[in-house]
Amino acid sequence: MTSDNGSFPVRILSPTKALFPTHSFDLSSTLSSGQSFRWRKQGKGWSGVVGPHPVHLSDSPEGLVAETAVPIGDWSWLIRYLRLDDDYSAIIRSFPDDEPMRSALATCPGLRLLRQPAWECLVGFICSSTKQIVQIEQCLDLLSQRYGQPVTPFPHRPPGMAFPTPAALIDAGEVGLRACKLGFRAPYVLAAAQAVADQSLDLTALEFLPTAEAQAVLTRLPGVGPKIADCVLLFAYGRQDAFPLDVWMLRGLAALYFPRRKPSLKRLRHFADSHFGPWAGYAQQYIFHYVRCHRPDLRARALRPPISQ
DNA sequence: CGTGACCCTGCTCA
DNA sequence: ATGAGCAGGGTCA
Repeated sequence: MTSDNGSFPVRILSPTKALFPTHSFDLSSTLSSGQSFRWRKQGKGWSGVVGPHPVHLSDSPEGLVAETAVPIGDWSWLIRYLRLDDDYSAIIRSFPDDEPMRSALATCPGLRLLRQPAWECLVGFICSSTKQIVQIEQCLDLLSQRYGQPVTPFPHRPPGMAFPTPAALIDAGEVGLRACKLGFRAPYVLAAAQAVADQSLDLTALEFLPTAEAQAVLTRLPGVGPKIADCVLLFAYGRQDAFPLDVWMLRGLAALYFPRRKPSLKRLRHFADSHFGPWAGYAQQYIFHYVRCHRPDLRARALRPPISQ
């Protein structure tokens, strides 16, 4: 049986299981490329919670298989989250044809962008500042375990947790948030929760603002600068003109595209905004993943001057 | 524009 | 093997 969920054909395998035919979706690189922090490898696949839905994703010869704990009639929420309705081959073709881009494409084919719920994405990236990905994951696990609502569990498994609401994090208070290892980010998350709760920040309304204006709204929040705002705009709102520049990307762009010179921050910013075409945000994810996973020589520690014997 | 402080912890190297 | 010491997908003052 096939059902039409928006613009992507789904094959319903059972009331709780569906197949999404695609041969160009790599779960591992997508779910561990540092755009989302709540997916965990489980057996041959990946487990996570999308909004209120616990999901297990795995590969099959025919495409992506998704399984949930309760019968699902309409899978459009997952299609949206996984951006399955993107024209992937057109996106890839739009990338600039240069050596770094070719290398990045060759090393992680099937890397995809996600479209995450804005609130969860915002909190995730507020937590990300000066932290390593494993640490961010740990923070978000603690937050969800302690302050999220349990979602219907898979049989014989502990319940997954929905991401905590702003109200739940306000209840947690700064002390509760610090206990989740947020450190100096705790008051930042609290302020964001309060802004959403008292409606001085309307995350839904950002959808309709030009990227620059949406960025201005987000950076008004304490603890949210241009980098974190760009992450939220790209990973939750799909803004392709949001190109987060973090230390990895700065080192990566400099090494890959300006090997001789030492480009200024301003130069790199301009390059990032002008070089990568209509799907720049997507291209960014390829460069980032490539630099992080395949260029250990560009790690900060590797860049320290070698100690002489 | 540059610089340090901010919480905390995993990683690295002695 | 064990423990300092350091730096980590930033932001603010």
